[in-house]
Amino acid sequence: MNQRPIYIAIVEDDPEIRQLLTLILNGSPGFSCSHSYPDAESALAGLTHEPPDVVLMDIQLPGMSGIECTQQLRELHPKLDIIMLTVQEENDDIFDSLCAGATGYLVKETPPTKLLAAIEEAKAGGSPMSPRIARRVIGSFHQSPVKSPLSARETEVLGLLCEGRNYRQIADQLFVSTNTVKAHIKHIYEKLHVHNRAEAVRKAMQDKLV
Amino acid sequence: MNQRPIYIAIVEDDPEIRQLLTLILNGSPGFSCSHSYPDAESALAGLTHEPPDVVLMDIQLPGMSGIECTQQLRELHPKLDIIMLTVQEENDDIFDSLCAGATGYLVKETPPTKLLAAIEEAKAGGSPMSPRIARRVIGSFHQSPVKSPLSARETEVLGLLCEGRNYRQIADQLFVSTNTVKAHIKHIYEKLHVHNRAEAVRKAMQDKLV
DNA sequence: CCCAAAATCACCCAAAAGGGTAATTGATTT
DNA sequence: AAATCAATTACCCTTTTGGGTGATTTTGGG
Repeated sequence: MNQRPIYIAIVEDDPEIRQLLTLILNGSPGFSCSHSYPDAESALAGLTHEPPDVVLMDIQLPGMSGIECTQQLRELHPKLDIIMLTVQEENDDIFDSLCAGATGYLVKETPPTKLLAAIEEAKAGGSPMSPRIARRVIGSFHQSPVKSPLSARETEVLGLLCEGRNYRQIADQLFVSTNTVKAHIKHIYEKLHVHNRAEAVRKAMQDKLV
Repeated sequence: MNQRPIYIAIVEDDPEIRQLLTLILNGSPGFSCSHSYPDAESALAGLTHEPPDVVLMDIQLPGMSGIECTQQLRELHPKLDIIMLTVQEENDDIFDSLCAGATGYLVKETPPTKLLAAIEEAKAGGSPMSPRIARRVIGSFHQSPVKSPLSARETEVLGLLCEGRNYRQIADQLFVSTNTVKAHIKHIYEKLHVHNRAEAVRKAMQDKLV
């Protein structure tokens, strides 16, 4: 009945923490620390073949950062689950990590019980995050309370603008004259404080106006 | 020592589920179901004043959807925590809910213990999500495995393009001639399969090429 | 060492965009 | 009733863009 344990690799430069984590993992039934590395370079070298189930990755490492390491590991093993385990709560670190392919993000104060639960959750197809981290991630979706200054028609035109249509094409699609489209776009530029299509599209995408 | 309970409102059209949730909440120390509503309209009317601590919101409601209701509730009470509690696992529902201001997202199979833990987590500044939901949210950050087809220089030019610069301005910034910039942009268009700046900017933003 | 790709520059030309001004109509708000 | 805003159309003029063709130099990899 004994299922095989979850194999875990650790990438962490602090030898004390590394050893502590190893002890916790190997002391818990169902978990096994298969490898541990003090830096990104040796981790990449050691994990090129035989990836573990889950990697615990520190962000601040000597040399290559944990984020860069995550990116490269994911390119080698797209299905590998990597959990960032770090003191950093900086917004950029969080989102850069997620973009690099991290599956979860835990702060280092996480108690051992929760850490083990998180590893199991990741293995089972979840994405463990410390509560405050999760809130920030969710918060990044919340659209800014600034309501769009554009009218419905202008928003429609902006949408077509984002698709690369020219005056003629937009006019045909909306059954109006090109002059009307020009007028709309002029107003859009004024309201968004931009002066050309590229800027308008960028603003539309950033502020989710479309 | 008895702290005041967490007050919770329920918006759920199924009377059985509504009653079940009410029983669970009121039967658990530290929790109290202050209000429950069968639809979005009555919830909005009832919660205009005296918002609870947390709202459990179903998505599929008769009339106004739970997502729309979430949006409006958040406009009334920006700090209110709303947890979506639904059978829907559709991508659009998840992301639309988060954009509308939801704090968490749980599937209805969530066992009572976890539900209570989630409410506490939300109250404490976290963002509870069912594991599979969390994975999808995180997954939305993962950049597509398609590597950028652009050279370093082209990426640089694309960045300036996204800022609305014209040939002359880009040329000055990069200390090259406008003809060179034109050549770069031409190559960018070919590689991205676009034909104008608007499309290029959109693709750059969508594929995070900048 | 050679090749391919990247980076650099030039010229031509038609189409598109951007900016200014102005006018009419209908809806909404005050 | 007056004022405001959205939507619609028109015209003029300059600048910018996009596409085509062609050339030189540098650079990285096999």
